[in-house]
Amino acid sequence: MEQMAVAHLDVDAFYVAVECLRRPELARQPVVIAGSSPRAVVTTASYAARRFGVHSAMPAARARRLCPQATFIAPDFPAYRAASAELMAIVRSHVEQVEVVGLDEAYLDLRALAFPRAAMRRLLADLRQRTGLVCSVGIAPNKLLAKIASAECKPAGFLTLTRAQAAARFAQRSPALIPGVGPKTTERLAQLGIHTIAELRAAPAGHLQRRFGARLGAWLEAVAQFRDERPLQPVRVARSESRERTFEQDIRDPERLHSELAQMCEQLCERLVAHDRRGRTIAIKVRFADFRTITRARTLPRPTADRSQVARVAAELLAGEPISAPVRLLGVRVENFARGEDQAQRGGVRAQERQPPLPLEAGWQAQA
DNA sequence: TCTGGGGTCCTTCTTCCA
DNA sequence: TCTGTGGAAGAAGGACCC
Repeated sequence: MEQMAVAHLDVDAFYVAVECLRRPELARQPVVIAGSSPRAVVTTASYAARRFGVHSAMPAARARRLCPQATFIAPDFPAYRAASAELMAIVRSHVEQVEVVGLDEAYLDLRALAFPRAAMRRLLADLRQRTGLVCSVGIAPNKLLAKIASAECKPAGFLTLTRAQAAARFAQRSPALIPGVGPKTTERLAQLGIHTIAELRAAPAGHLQRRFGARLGAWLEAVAQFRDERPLQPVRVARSESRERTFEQDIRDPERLHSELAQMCEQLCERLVAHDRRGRTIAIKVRFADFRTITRARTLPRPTADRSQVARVAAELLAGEPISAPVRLLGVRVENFARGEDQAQRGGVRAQERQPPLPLEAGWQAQA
């Protein structure tokens, strides 16, 4: 018998919910969280707005056309971070091992609980009472299935799924149901005649690996059977930090581009210093008016968070690139973080930090 | 219709070196 | 001296997620 080892907890329309706590008159109304610039996109939409076809990542201008009666609110990330911190503190008071994923969701290790379902019901009630936030919960033998379950039962849902139940329930659903299978992979699968999870599951052994490569192929074979042995990661290690900006109007003037880049380097280094992070690789990103995007990077002998050094390298990378078209986005990133004093001397940080093969070779077993 | 910002991880290619 | 090979590291691009 499979052990129901993991819960995935997800706040329903989190940013909208936080705004509704401040403005209760917005409850159940169409609400869209989006910036005000002409190139802004929708961050979150309330369920009432979603009924008009509004969804995340849609250009805000289009959302306004689809749902002109909606209340549009600019995102207030400090408020969302504060609400998230309060929420996660309550979650941790109920469950010891918690992996926080973004501001509004988390995986919970249920293995130490005698009655996991009852414990999750108590947690949901507590969260609702103390924060006013409504969550959905999926309970399953592994992270993959717990996440699918919580997405399936939204909003205000509660769903427990075994692998066998999932295989039956989702047999005719698109492989896109699986987190990690995006539009490109779905399209490639369709070209192979695979349109459902049942068809993905029935693919002959080795077929997917030949078509998608060893890693992605093996992963697809596993997730088609809802197998996933990734462990919970209560502590997540940051690998990079970046700052980027889409301009309201495209920029062609190199001087202005350099000035924007210098500002971003300054902001980025402030954050790096605040987080006590230093990185060896400095990269810039340039997106042109036609959406063509390039990245250019340079790796230094020693990690840095020094403003003038990061700005100088970033400026050199930008200067080395012919600006053949107007630029709509410019960004800078520092990665390859040092993790301890010896790291810089030894080099090879990247290989040492590389994670074990994803996603199915870790030792954490969902079986009882 | 015209595509944000901040991330992680993967694949492929190139270069360097033994 | 030349050629081949394989691993490590870095660069670049892409897919995906919240």
